[in-house]
Amino acid sequence: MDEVLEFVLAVKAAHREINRRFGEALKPLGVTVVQAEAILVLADHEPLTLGELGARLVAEAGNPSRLVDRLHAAGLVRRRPSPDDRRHVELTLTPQGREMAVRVQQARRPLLDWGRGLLDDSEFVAATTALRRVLDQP
Amino acid sequence: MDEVLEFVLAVKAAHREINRRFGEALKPLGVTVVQAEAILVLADHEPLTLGELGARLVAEAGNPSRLVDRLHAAGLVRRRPSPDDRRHVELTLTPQGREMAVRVQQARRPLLDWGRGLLDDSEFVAATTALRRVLDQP
DNA sequence: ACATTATCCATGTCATGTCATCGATTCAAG
DNA sequence: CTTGAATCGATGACATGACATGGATAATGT
Repeated sequence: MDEVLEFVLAVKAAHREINRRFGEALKPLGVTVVQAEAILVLADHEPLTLGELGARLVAEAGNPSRLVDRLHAAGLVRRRPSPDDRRHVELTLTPQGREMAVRVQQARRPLLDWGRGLLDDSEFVAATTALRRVLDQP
Repeated sequence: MDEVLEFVLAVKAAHREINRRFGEALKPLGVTVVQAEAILVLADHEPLTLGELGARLVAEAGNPSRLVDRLHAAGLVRRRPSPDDRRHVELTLTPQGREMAVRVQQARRPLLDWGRGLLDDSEFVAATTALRRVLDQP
């Protein structure tokens, strides 16, 4: 078969498998993969506006207002209109959100260790470089 | 940052970019990426039952009955209960479905050529092998 | 100052991905 | 042969990804 097609299908399959594994590990915490990602981004960079959060998420689905809705409903994120520009919504983690960030990192650690066994460092670099080349291209 | 995490994020980002590009190319045909994939699988292997189609799709979402619903509604796929086992649904392409398969392949060709310019053959093999290793692992 | 534009976000729509459940059908144990 | 287990597919529920629209707010041009 076409090597490009093989590559594309492999990307798709790997993505699904990765999401499945991470989702499983996060299920006890009651958050999805994307929600966990947003929590970690906020933990590192809060306060962020909705747009800034969307730009930092690999999955920037237009704007993540519904994603944040759920985090807010779960008591993990606080949202308030920015005093400087009332179009902006300023997001910060609640104490429960910060605790969740810690638990997400703990839940994720075994998976990252698992992943480390998959490839050598040089293979990781090569694969990551190859994948990134997809993004830079016109 | 952690090289595993970098790899995971690169997989996600590449997947999104690939889907975006293929989706754009397919939009004039009125089918989505997943629908096009199903059409091509059927073109190569019909007749298939729903379960068999699901197993061949990289995106085997449980069972693809809703996906097939839309293909049927679009007049691209015919479904009928299997005479051997009436639990099974036998899927075949309609003439329009077969024509769509050809158009999908045509629409996809420029993208595959584009992809070929991204990496050398050896890089493709290396990246694909690395991605597949994610799947085999326990 | 006013009118036009642009930005940010909320929200609606549609298609998926994931999980769970259920009815119909077939298979298997006895 | 009959009863219970397994299989297949339909369907509902929820979260996301992609796209579009609209309202509130701010910035810009005149």
